[in-house]
Amino acid sequence: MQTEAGKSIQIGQLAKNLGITTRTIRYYEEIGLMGPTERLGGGTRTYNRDDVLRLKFILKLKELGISLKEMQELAKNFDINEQSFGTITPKLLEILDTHIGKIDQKIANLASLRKEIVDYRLRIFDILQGESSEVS
Amino acid sequence: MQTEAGKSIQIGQLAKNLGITTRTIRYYEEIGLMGPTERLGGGTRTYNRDDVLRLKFILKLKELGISLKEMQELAKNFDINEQSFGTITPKLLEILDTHIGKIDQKIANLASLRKEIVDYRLRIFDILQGESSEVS
DNA sequence: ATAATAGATGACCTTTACGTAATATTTTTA
DNA sequence: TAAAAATATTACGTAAAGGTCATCTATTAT
Repeated sequence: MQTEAGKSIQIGQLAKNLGITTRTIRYYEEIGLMGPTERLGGGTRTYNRDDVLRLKFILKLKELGISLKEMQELAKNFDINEQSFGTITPKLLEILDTHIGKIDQKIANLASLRKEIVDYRLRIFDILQGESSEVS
Repeated sequence: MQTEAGKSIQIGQLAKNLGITTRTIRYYEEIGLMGPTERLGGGTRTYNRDDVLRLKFILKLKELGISLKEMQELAKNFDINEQSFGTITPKLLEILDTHIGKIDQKIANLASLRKEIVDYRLRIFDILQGESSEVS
């Protein structure tokens, strides 16, 4: 435990905080999404505020359905051009836009399919009603 | 080749028509989504109009992001209660609704994230502008 | 000091939705 | 009818995103 202000945090605590497993965090480092963090003397990983933010960002993107591979693309564009926020942002926007497009498309399809099915069910319902009452 | 009207079709042609592979069709049969179709003398599968419609339906659901497992759930509810359209339809609607809900959520998140990022980029842009012109 | 945790590493396992041979028949075309 | 193309079956391979040991070392609690 650190004596000073809780600047850095260990992997177990971090995982617990974010509701994921340590394996996941190490995996993200393994595939280069997290970049090597600092270690304690014995080799124990420590995560500072920036590391935590980065991980949170990854989780946020993941939640939105962006694959780890796509994030690596982002990271690539980010790493090659270190300080170019002007470069990573458009790339991110591009990926996001692509996703939004796909999702909008899906929504439209879903809405349409749902309508079809509701109509279908109504027709069947009507037919069954007609059969049992035999009015017309 | 059949002498009568092109009632049934073989797997290769069907795959070509739908832009998928024969493997995919056989796989759907393998996991029970397609149910065994009729065969020619030698064992060659043939697909009639209903089979084709069923496959198209599967592809449509898949396109909407519904997993094959979820479709199996649907099929289960369908098979247990053979003629109960009244049973399968609500189940399908339920699955669709769940999907729509998730997708709506994602859209909202994406929209929000995109806004954040656009704003972020604007701020950076402004700062860079401010630095170079040094007006105020 | 010593047991009990927590963390590190390495390696094999899992699921989904097929891809890709390999081999044997069948069907179609020449 | 012989050669070519399509099918069937079996079975192993693949990518994604971690899960699950097993073994070791480091840290923490008693």
